[in-house]
Amino acid sequence: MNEDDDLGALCAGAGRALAEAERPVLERHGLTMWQYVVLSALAAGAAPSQLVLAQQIRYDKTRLITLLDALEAAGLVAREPDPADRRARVVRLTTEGGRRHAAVRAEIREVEDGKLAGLSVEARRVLRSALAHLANTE
Amino acid sequence: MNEDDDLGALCAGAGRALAEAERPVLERHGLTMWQYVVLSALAAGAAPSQLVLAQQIRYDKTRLITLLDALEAAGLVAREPDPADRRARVVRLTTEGGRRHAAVRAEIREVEDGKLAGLSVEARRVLRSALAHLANTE
DNA sequence: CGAAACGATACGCACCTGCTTATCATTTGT
DNA sequence: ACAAATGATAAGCAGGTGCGTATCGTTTCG
Repeated sequence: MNEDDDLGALCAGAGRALAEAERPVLERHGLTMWQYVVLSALAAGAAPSQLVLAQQIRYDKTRLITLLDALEAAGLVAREPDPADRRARVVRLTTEGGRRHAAVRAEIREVEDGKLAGLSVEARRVLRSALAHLANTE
Repeated sequence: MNEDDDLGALCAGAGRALAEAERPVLERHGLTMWQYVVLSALAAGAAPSQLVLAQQIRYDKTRLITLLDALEAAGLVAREPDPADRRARVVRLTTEGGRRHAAVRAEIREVEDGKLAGLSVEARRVLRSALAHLANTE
């Protein structure tokens, strides 16, 4: 992977390398990548509806249902009807879900830090900032 | 996409945003993302065999065949038996393939530069360097 | 009130993916 | 020289993805 490749190729390469390195962590905790994505999204705050959650994480709304079924069966998330709109189901982390997410996230951070070894603190800051900028430039 | 998300999520977000922005360019030139990836790989030098090419771009070797079929039919790449090992086929860009790749790459660079607007020259350099570092940390 | 919109859910489709198996020509190692 | 390994190719399979359709309960609005 060369430094003067297309930016898209570089992002894909870095993302793939990270995903590969993180897969063992997820497997050890019995989570798929998408399940972890859901937990991460909910850790930032409960989702007002499954539809909103699907849009947040860019996952197909009809497939999200079975994904949530599994997480609910595992006791990591809870679906509760929104009292203000009983069509919608509010999705939130259970206590156990919060614990599990925090544990996995901590290990993932360790893996990331390992991959970032060799980069200055300033370079890491710029990297995160630039990636967030790219991701938000719609 | 928040700056303190997981690095993997940030890479995925940035990559997705770039891919979305670049898709119109590829469509206008009648190329798929994978076809462009092949042209890019070959622009750096002919592939000694299809197997090596598949590994370089991390694409399934059995699917690469139909991908190359299309590119060959479009006159963008050429497959020639390796004189040193007649089992292998050397894959290289045709003149037209080189032209097409250069044209598409130029447009993609423009799109990327647009997305990078707001980032200093130094930040862009650090970004590329850090992504390449991540992608190569196996 | 009654029609239209909306959220959750189920189901099926078309496509893409990595993987496996099998065949054939060619090369390599003993 | 002959068996094993290798590269290209074809074909098929299981899993994943986005998308469209249909149903059902609930909400909104004229």
